[in-house]
Amino acid sequence: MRMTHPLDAIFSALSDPTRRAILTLLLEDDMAVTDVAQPFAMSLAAISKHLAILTQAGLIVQDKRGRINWCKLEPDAMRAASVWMQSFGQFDPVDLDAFERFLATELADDP
Amino acid sequence: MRMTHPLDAIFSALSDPTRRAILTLLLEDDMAVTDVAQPFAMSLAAISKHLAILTQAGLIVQDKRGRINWCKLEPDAMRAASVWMQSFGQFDPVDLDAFERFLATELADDP
DNA sequence: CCCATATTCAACCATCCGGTTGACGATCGG
DNA sequence: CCGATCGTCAACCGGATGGTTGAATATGGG
Repeated sequence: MRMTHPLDAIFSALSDPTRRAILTLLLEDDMAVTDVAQPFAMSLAAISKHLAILTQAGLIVQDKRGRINWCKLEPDAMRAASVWMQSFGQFDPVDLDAFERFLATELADDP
Repeated sequence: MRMTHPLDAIFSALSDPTRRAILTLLLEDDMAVTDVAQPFAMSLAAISKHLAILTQAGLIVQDKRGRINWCKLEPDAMRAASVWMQSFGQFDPVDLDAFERFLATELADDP
């Protein structure tokens, strides 16, 4: 599973309207998977996959307790993305060395 | 080309590290397509496609002047996404009517 | 006018993504 | 113990995505 940069996963997770709706739902309260799925016109398995994607992006955490799997918002990941966007445009003209370093971390992949 | 919600396009565009790097490059200055492509180890056509995606998301504007196509950052789109994230978590427990309306706009698709 | 430069277009390819269905594995309640 | 409930897994499908190459289309310079 090649998802190199955390921001890849976070923005990718946020790009789906169902997943954004799920996050909004979870604002209200922690919920079981079945309850999360209830408002949506799609299968439970589909929602389960969406939740896995949100979990992998760090936007939620899932806490399996007994047979029900509690889904809970985890604001830190979103904060990371927010910081990236906030900081955008607040810097002096780009230092090319810094940009090289940035590229190294942004594009880092196969060893 | 069904990209219903603007946030879909914006977050989707931001989910690719090459495109984020392009945006960072454009922080420095407006640039021609060829110059944008220069630091990246991929074809010019690929970069051209990335720029089209960024344009469609509203994150940049392209101004074709003569034979060179100037690429310029357009901060408003990113601001929209930023606002969505910022506002996340600042509200009172969700009013279900409001959530229904939210779903209607978030999930609006085929008539 | 002609060549080089700048950029997109078109076709193609492999892979990922979002959804489905059906079977499966746990766990709870009676 | 047994059946119902909760949730994931696996296989499959159509369509999007990210890249390639090669040809095509402007436009600019000498």
